[in-house]
Amino acid sequence: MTSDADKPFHARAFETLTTQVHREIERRILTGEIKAGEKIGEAALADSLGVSRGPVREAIRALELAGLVSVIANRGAIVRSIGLDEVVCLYELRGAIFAYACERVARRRTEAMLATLHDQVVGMEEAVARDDLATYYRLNVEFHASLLEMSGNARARSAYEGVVKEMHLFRRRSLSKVPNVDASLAEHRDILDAIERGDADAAREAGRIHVVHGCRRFLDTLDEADASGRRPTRTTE
Amino acid sequence: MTSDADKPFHARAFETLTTQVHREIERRILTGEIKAGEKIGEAALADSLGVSRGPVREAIRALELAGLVSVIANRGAIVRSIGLDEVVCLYELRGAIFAYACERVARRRTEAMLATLHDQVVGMEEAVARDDLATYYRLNVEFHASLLEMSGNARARSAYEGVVKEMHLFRRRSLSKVPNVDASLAEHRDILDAIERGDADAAREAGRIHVVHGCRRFLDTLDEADASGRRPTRTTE
DNA sequence: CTCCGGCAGATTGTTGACAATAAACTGTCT
DNA sequence: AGACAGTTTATTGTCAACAATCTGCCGGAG
Repeated sequence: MTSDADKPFHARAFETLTTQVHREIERRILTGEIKAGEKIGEAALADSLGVSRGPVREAIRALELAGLVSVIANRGAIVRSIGLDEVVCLYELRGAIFAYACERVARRRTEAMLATLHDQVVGMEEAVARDDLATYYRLNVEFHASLLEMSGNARARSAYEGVVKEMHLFRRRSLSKVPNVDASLAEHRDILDAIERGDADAAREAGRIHVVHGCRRFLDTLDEADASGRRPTRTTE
Repeated sequence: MTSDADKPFHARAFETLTTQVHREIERRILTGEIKAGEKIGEAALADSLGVSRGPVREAIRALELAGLVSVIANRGAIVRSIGLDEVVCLYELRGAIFAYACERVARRRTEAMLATLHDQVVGMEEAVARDDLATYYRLNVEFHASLLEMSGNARARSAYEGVVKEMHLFRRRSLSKVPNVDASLAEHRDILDAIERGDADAAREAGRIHVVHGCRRFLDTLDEADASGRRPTRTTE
């Protein structure tokens, strides 16, 4: 593991080894460096990171609670693999939380918030107009994160982030390949409009609709890929 | 800690020490045996449970992720104490998840589900009619748990349970002292009706309203207590 | 009298070794 | 040959010791 000396010093000593190991394993899982279903040996990982098994154990337990790995007592841990039905469940749960966040922002909005959200929405529209998908994706993530942040409900925010991370376990066919970007842009506008009006009910509904449609678009890309030959490997758990 | 021999044997060896310790500490926290803000020393707890510090550490880390304790690196863990604003946040998040669960049950309902829910609702009404509050509370918890279970979204269920547990950290004035039980009963009816009709939108809205009103009722009891002299100790975090 | 630096005690973070459990292998018997 | 029992090996669960960090106290300087 990286020594303390080669990190920015404001990060030193505030982080425990467990935290660093946790982040590192999480990174490897989310980037696909460790593939779904793969076994995670404590000793091997500890060696590979240059630490002892203690911190690795704690990190693995934490990742289990986050839903990223599943561990069976006395038999070790494997990277969790989730099926299509589970992704849909996660999508829906995420939608429920997101809709609530939109509602809260509509109630708590300040000028600064509206300015930030406005910039993000406009930025996405412009990015799409010039076919700059990378920027669009970045702003899209930022937009959702901003809303959760602005909701002022820290627990909702962390729950949301946990669900999003868990969704990344589904990584045949990228989650970031979204079709029908125009519809998505319009929905962002709807959310922003409702929030600007301070219409909490409309904001909640717009947020809900956005994720419901997002899920549908996501499923459509799967069907397309299905039809075009490379069918996703069904995980029959 | 209790030895393996004095547990029902189907539980033996499927549980690790960490799991048992986790449950025990959680119990002590939720029952108020360890009060909010109290320090949790690893060594002391390990001694008290007859295990070494390893399992205790892992359990504490898990409880931190559940939001029941907060730990600062190198300084130990304390039972988290949450303020009124945080309880409201938790209530709202719980409401968002619950509303979604109601929606899903409305879509997936079977005869068996409807029968169970119907029995629970009727049971609550009868219990209230004969002033049997204990039964009412039990059925009330069961009713909500059933809905989450029937939603078929395991992640939503565990998220819901986590939020509910966290709410128990707020334990000045019991959470189970609910006024205006009649309104609550009527809302349960609304939820059940919508689910029976298969009206997903109505079910979601009924579920949302139920928790929103529940939160309001909860706040009312606090105001009452406030007015009647014993004001809750404001946690100024 | 207050503030600062440093020492002592206690608590946490980390490690390596030991015990217990599950998987893999081998040899035997039918 | 196939199946089963006993053994071997690898991996996890637990423990106790070691190192690092923090808290509280004490004394001295300003």
